[in-house]
Amino acid sequence: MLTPKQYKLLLFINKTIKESGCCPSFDEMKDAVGLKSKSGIHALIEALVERNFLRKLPHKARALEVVRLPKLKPSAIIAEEKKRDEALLNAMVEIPLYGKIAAGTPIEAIANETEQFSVPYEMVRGGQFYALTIEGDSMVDIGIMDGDTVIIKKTETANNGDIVVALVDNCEATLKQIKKEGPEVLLIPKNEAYETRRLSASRVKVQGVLSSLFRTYN
Amino acid sequence: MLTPKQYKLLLFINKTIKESGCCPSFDEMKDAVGLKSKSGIHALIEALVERNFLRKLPHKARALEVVRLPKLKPSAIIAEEKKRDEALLNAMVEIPLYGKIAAGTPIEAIANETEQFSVPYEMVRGGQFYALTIEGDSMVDIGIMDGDTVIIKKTETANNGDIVVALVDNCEATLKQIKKEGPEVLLIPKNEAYETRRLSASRVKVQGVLSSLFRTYN
DNA sequence: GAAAAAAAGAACTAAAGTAGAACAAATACA
DNA sequence: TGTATTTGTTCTACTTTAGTTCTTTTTTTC
Repeated sequence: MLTPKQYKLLLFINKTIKESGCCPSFDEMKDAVGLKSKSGIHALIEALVERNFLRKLPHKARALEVVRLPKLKPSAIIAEEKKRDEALLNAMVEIPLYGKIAAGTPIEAIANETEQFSVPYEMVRGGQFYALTIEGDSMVDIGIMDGDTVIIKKTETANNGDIVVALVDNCEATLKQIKKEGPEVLLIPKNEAYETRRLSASRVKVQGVLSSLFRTYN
Repeated sequence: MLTPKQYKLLLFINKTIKESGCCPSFDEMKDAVGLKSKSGIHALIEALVERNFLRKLPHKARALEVVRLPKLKPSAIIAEEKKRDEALLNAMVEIPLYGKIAAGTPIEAIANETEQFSVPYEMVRGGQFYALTIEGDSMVDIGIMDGDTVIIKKTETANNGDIVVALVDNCEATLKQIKKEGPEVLLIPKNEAYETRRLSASRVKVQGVLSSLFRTYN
């Protein structure tokens, strides 16, 4: 069919003829489509003539005629389809469910699991997310219970106080509150029965921050 | 009959021309049909030209024309659409969000609120459900925190030990664990700071049982 | 597990777009 | 009529974008 420039020029010619009754000059056209030289207009017009969208009288000034225009779908229909597609997109997305956390396996190691977890799109907008199943009771004081599913937003940085997935020594992943103290990092459980761990920052890698939580009863 | 890729590409070309007025480039096409190289597009287009679905000006850029569209969809496409439709159906449903619980208002009284809460379909299969926002800390020991959203399955009966929405004296709704003791009913909070209430069964109406829980951080 | 088909990738060629200048034809008008 | 002006055409040179062709790799299929 047409290239974008050709289409733009064709529309301009058509519009000008319709509105003012006469054909635009090459200079007007070059301004309209944003060129600095009218040689380009000449080439575009030749292409449009070849494709039978324009007819012209050679060596006549302002002697172009629009033969036809590409027939477009009504924009209302396009908008409707777009809206429907968006609604579809917004509905649900699947994120990988990487397995259990607070056990001694790094997340990367089980990243090949194929299980998926469905979440509303709004919950995982703007970022990469994954799901984990909570194992253990080290965070019960803030309502994160054994068996809960948490949605984690992938990131390697976290703010003080965030609940993060922390990988320690490249082998053990846990969900804890993080606090940075100079060269050290505190991993704080939310259960009085557990103790805060103080580690050198180099041993701890953040793999994501807690974004939301799901629980199913029965 | 067209192959799925051919079909998909033909529809994309048609859609692009109809919507934007100009023909897509090979690179745009390869993205649209999910190929990483445009050599594949070339092969597909040759096949479509040969089968007389497309016409092209050879060695011209963006110079394709759709001759006709197939009336039959490749079965692979049909299957794909079916799967997508199913996924969509299973995707999400909206349930009414009736407001806050553990405050003194019965749920029925605010049932006319229009707010909706989206949940994965699997979570609300087989029954009528509604959502509530938790207010207060009477259930923190089992991880139900202030601000959490709980999904309640509508029912008027509950088993001993269920977490239920209980309407007391037709005016106060709370989320508590229920236990029946002969003519009486126990409403048990899950926080040592609160006391269990013992009421005659006639004063307590079950309005649903806890089905799942959502929480969002940040 | 080999043959066939599909896809990826690189290399190459062609076309489109950009710009500037020179020039020629048409038009305007003194 | 002749000349100035407008307008369109042609040319060159270059950059970017697009299409083609080939080989290699991967995937599918039997």
